[in-house]
Amino acid sequence: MFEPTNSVTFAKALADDTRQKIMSLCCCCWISVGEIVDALNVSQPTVSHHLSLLRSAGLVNVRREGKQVYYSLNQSRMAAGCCSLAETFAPDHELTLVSNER
Amino acid sequence: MFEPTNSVTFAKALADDTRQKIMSLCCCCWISVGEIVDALNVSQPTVSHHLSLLRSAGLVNVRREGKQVYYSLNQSRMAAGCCSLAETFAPDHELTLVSNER
DNA sequence: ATCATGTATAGAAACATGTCGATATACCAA
DNA sequence: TTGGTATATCGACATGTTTCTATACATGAT
Repeated sequence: MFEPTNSVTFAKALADDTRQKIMSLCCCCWISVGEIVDALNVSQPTVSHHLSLLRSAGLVNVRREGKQVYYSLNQSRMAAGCCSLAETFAPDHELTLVSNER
Repeated sequence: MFEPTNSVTFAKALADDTRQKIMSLCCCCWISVGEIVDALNVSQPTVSHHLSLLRSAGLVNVRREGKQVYYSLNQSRMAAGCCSLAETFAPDHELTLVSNER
């Protein structure tokens, strides 16, 4: 359905502090852009920019509800990306992935 | 002994194509700087620069042997970094790490 | 000590990224 | 339709990153 995110793109998406903060905020829930802006000390366009990048990397789910747009982190993609990195760069370690999602 | 690499530093270290190629080359063996240069289409200083960055991130082991300097990827650090990212950003997935190292 | 070889560092240029204010777009309410 | 609010995009600017050439440093051989 979606192409798997390549490992450089994946790493680039994680390679910024503001972005990791945004990812934490939307990791386990749906959160609107405005709520993210309120939680961080950056402008709304900056947040939108980072969300756009995360969208391109396929790392967030998006849902519009009226005027607001809600984002949530795509944990499956995250887990897959981490596993893929580990398989490539730590092949002597075994990483077993168990999904606890409903 | 070493501080754990923080997750932004870790991601930044992986966020470049040349660096990932270098990491692949030294993932499972000791390889000299010259051999890395020969394997890639970049200058020797560029390779040294990337190795320096990987060193700062604690992701490579270094050993000098005569005039040559050998590098190998620190797979434990890699595995730990990947696990840490997964725990933070995919908490609903369970990532079990099994070391197969001798 | 001098020289050749391998690697690291310095400095500069090109390019990419993060941030912002201004503005466009989307949606809802009146 | 008009106005207000939420988000996205645009353009500019500052900062960071990647790469190079030139050069310094380290090692071993002569």
